[in-house]
Amino acid sequence: MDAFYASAEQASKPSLRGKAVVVGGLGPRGVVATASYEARVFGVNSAMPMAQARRLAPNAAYLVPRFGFYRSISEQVMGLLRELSPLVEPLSLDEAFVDLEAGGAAWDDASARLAGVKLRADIRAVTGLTGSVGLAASKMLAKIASEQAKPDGLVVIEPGTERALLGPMSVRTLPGVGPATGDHLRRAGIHTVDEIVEAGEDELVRLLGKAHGHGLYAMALARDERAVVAEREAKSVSVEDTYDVDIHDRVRVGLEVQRLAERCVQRLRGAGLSGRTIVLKVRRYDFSTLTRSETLRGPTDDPAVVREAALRLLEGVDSTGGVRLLGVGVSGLADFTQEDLFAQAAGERVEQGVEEVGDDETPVEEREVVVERRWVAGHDVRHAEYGHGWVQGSGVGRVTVRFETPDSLPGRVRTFSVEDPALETAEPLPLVEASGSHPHHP
DNA sequence: TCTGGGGTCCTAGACCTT
DNA sequence: TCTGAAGGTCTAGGACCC
Repeated sequence: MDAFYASAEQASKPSLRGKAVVVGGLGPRGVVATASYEARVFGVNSAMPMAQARRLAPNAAYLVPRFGFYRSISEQVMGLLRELSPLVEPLSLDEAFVDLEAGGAAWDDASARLAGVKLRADIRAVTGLTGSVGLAASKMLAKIASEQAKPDGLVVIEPGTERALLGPMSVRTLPGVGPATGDHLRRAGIHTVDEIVEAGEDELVRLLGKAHGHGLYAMALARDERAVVAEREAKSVSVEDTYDVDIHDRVRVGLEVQRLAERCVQRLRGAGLSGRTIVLKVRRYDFSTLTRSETLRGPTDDPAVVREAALRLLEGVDSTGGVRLLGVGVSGLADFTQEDLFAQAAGERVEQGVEEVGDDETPVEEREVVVERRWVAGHDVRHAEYGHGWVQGSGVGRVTVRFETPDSLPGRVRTFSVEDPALETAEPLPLVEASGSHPHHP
C-alpha cells in the first residue's frame, strides 16, 4: 500500500486530500511512521524525528496512528490476496508476499501481469486506496519491483533481466543491508551490487561473517530461493515505552517495569501463549541500550511470575543518569501453559494466601484515575446535531471538530466545550460504501 | 536531527553434556 | 580417567525490517 497510514487518513478526511499529512508519535520523542507524498516533497520521511519533520513541514497535518482502523483495511486487502493464493506472507499491515504460482493464479508473464492489474483494481474498489505491485521470480526481486512501482504502479522484472537490473544498484537495495552493513561495505570499497559480485564470496564472508556473507553474495547474484511462508508463528511478545522525559527515580522505574510486565502478559494471554524467557530492556539517557533475560524452568503466562522476573532483572541494571525507555518481553513461546504445573500450583498457593506476606501494593495501572473525556486529535466523533467528524485539536477546555466523512466534501470546523454532552467518540467510517464493497467477477 | 514500537535473525562467549 | 571435539542452551548485543 502506498504511504499507507497517511493515505488511509486522507481517504477518511477529505479536507486532508492533496495536503501534507504526517502520521506518527506526537510526543517530544515521537518519530514519523508515514508521511504522505505531499509531505515527502518537504523532505519528511519515515523514522525521522517528529521535531525535525515539524521544522521541514510546519503546515502539515500531524496525526497519531489509528492502528485499529488500519488493521481493518489491511484485513480487507489480505483477503483479496488470499483469493489469489493460499500462500500469503504478510510482512506488516501494508505489505505481503504472494506465491501466485502456488495459487494457480499465474503461470507465466502474461497471466502474472493480469493478476497484478486486477489486484490493484480490486484493492482500489474495496478500500478506496492505491496499492503497488511488484512481480518477479523471487521475494527479493518482487520487493525491489514493488518499491519501483510506488506509488500506484505495477512493475514486472522479466526473467533473465535480473542480474543486469541489479548490477548498478546500491548495495543498500539488497534486503539485510542497512546503515551498518552499508558503511562496512563502503569502507571496503564496495558500493554497488556488481561490486559485491566482483569482490567474491570469500571476501564477503570475511567482511560480514558466514551467514550474512553467503546470503548477501547469493542475493547479489539474484539467487533467492526463500519460500513464501503463510502463518509464521510468533517467536516473542514484547511491549515497550519511551518516556517523554527520562526517569531518574528508581522506585518509579520499578513501577513502570511492573506495568509493562502486566501489559506484556495481557498480550501474551490474548494470543493464547505462554513463554519461558523473560527479557527486560532498558534504554538509558545516552541511548545506550541493554537487555537482561532470565529463562524459567517452564513456560508461564502468570502476571506475577513475569513481573517478579522482570524486577529481578532490573536489580542488575545501573540506571543512574536516567532511563528513556523500558521494555518487557517474553520469548521461548509455547502454546498455552502445558507444562507449567508447578508454577500453577505455586500460583494457587499464593491466591490462597499461603505465601507472600505484605503484598498489598496495588499495581499502578489498577488505580482508577478520574479522567475527563479526552478528545484525541485525529479520532472520529459524532455530534448530535452536526453528525460525524473528527477532532482537529483540543485544549483549554475546548475541542475543535471538523465535520466531514469519507464520501463528503471537505467539511467545516466547529468548536465546542470539552464537556459538551452532544459530542461523543465514534468509530471510523468505512472508506468505501459497504454495498458494492466486494466486486465479484463473472 | 536526536532518534518509536513491534518484531526477526545472527553472532559469540560461557557453560554444560556427550 | 583424561582430553578434546561437538553440540545444545543460555545470555547479551547488534543489525535490520516495516
